[in-house]
This record gives sequence, C-alpha cells and structure tokens, in this order.
Amino acid sequence: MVKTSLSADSRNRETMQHLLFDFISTYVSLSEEEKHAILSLDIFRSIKKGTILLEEGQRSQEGYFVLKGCIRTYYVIDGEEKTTAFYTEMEGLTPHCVIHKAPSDYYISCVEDSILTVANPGMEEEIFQKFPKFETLCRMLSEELLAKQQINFDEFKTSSPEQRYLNILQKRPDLIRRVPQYQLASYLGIKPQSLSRLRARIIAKNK
Amino acid sequence: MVKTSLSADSRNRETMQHLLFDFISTYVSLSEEEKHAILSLDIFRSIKKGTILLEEGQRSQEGYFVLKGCIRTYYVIDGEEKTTAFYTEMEGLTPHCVIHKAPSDYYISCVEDSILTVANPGMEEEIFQKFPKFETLCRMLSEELLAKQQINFDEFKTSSPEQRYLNILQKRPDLIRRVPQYQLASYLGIKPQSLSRLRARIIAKNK
DNA sequence: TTCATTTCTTCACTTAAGTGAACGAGTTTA
DNA sequence: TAAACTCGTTCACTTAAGTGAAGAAATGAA
Repeated sequence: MVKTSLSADSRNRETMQHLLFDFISTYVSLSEEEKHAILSLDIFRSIKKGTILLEEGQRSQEGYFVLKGCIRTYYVIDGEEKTTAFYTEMEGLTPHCVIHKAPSDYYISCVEDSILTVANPGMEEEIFQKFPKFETLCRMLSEELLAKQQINFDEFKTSSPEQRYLNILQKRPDLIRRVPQYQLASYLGIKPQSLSRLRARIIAKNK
Repeated sequence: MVKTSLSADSRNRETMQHLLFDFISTYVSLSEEEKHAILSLDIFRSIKKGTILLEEGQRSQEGYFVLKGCIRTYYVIDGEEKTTAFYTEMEGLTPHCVIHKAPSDYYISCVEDSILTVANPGMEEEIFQKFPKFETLCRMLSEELLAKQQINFDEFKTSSPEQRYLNILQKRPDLIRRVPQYQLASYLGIKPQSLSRLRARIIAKNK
C-alpha cells in the first residue's frame, strides 16, 4: 500500500490525536483550549521504516514520542551496531544531545513505519509559558521515566543474559517478533551468536 | 569525634546551604525570598554511616539529595546484596516507590557519614504552587538525569566488566577508594572474585 | 521467479565470568 | 589478648559468552 486516501489519512490523524490525549489524561486533565494548543503545534509525523532520525555527530533539537511503531537508538562501535534501546507505543525520548547541546554519540532510526510526535525545546518553552500545566506534565513524565529507567538498569545489572531474555519474553514479548535478532542481542548486551545459543539452550531445557 | 561544637555545626550548615544554592544556581537563579522558602522547609539531615534510609517492602515518601558523603541502593537477591547505584556529592534520587506508591524493591543505605536533603512530594507540591520556578528546576533536573542515566546504561550495555572498571577508574576514581570492593563488584555486574581477578589482570597487563 | 544480500544458526575453539573452598589481613568483640 | 568476623584475594573447576568461519533461511531487488 503506497498511497492512502485522504479520508483514511484524516481518520488516522484523529486516532493518533486520541492516543496522545488519552495518554496525557492519565497525568493531567486538559481543557479544549489546551488540547487545541497542542494540535496547533503540528507535531504529528509519519516516518518510514529505516529512516534515520538522528545521526552520530549531529546536533539535533528534536524529542520524539511514539504513537505507533517502533524506533531504536544505537551506537556504531568498531563498525558494529550496538542497539541500546527500543521505544514503542506511548514511549518517548529526548536525546542526550538535545539536553546537553553537544553532538550526538548515537543514532536513532525507525524500526517500523511509525507515527511520532516531534517536539523541540523552543516549542516547549512557548507552551510552558502559556499553560504551566504542560510543564507539570513533563516533570511528571520525566520523573516517572527516570524511576522506570533505574529499575530497568537495576534488572539488567542483577541478571544474566539468559534471565534478561526470559524477562523480555515476559514483559515485552512483542519486541522479539518486531525486531531483528541482531538488534535484540546487543540490547541484551551479547552477540547474535550468543543469543542463538541461549535460545537453543532454553528450548532444550523445556523439553 | 562524637560531638561537634555548636558554632562548627552552624558553619557546617552554612556550607551545606551554599553547596545546595550553588548547585541550583546552575539551573535557575533564586531570589532571596525563594532561598528562604527552601530553608524554611528544614530539609538538611546528617546521617551516620550504615544507616538504612529505605528498606525493601517499605512505602517511603522521601527523596534524597547528597550534599556530602555517599549513599547506595541495593537489592537482596537470594540472600545476596546487589548494589546497583552509588550517589555522591550533588547527586540525588527519588526512589521508585515514591513515584509509584508501591512497596520498595530495594534498600537505600548510607555508605559514609553524610549530609543529605530529604524532601517529600507534599513539600514539593506546596513549594511548586508558591514558586513555579522550582517546578522548572525539578523538570530540568529530571530531564538531565534521565539523559545522563541513559548514557550510563548505554555504556554499561556496550562494554565488558573490565572496560566498565577502567571507565569508573577514569570517571569516578573516588568511588573505588570510598566503597567496599564487594559493593563495587555488583555495581559492575560481576562477583567480588571476578573483580579481584580482573584487577590482577589489568596490573599484569601494565607491566 | 531468480539472484543477491542480509540475517540467523551452528560449530570448534578461546577467553572470561561463576562457583565453592581456603587463606590471610584487618577489624571488632568478648 | 584471643577468638570471631568481615573482607579481599587466590585456586581449581565449571559454565557461558566471544570469535571467526561456514552454511541455511529469509528477505528484497531485478
């Protein structure tokens, strides 16, 4: 499917807006005026699979939030891709380079055809001024993500690659289907060969 | 030294206040009124080495910021301590259980005699109301920590235990002196025996 | 469909971490 | 001061991850 009819596009956009507002409403309640302010920023973007959103060395100002699809961050170390994170529905990131105004150490690319919101600090500041509620929202989100991230890191440190794989199998089973194995391997901190072996080992155990 | 004279205590308190305000001033500038508002919250605490600030299963409401000293988070898994983070001067954490209002999965204890600020969400909300600038401060801090945390996690995933040790040796050399080896080992994701071996290996290489 | 490329798996071998035990240095306690 | 304990190191052995190569399977392009 290369083209979509206009009406399907607009239905799609409405769906995405709903997804976003539903998500936000679990943190703060928005008035119609506030919803309108968000929409007027025109932050919805359709991105094709394989698109590179951020390259190493680049000084981007964009933060991303995934409404549909999947994006990943990865480093290229000694010519090898090292995937460090996947972001799927209702997850977002503000790249390190945006916060620290330094060239990026990593890449961000689109694992699937995706729909994202794209924002920059300028837009944020503007809307924070008009509606302080959005700053509360961003603070709550950051704090929650920070705590969640810490737990993730803790789990990673305190478990073996095999346990990590079983953990993902439980908590984000979709990832295993959506994502190439070699990307998943570095996400688990191991080589693709080790992931293959590890899976074979698990299957052998369950027989 | 069991007791300190009153005047030394008050000098000490002033030093700590300065440390805090200097730190804050790198993010937002505070008026005297705002500084006073912080001081009136009475958030400075002296904590003895070994004190457990948070226990597994507890539902704490306290966030900590280290002005002097060192605290750590650790899990007890199969009767073994797994240290996952150290917080030293000008670093802070809001425990997961505070954000998610669930019993804590981990412990927080004091590695050295320390001086901390201790805050809870109620105090935050109150001061955010009066001085929105503090919410901006907290948002900026959270966002920065989140990005920094992500980089830490990335480095951990993309490197071997030996590289991680060399990395700490560079970035936080004080930790190696301040902290027991068995705590450092689990922080590196390995057993104390492996840390010993790894250090011996590094020394052998440099000969 | 066919060919080319990418991705995944398997294998043999190497390297390093896990495990359990033992020892010594340093610290605490009785 | 002596005994008990904690902590770090070392050792022998086990287990699993890293490496390089080869082949099978899946994917994409002509």
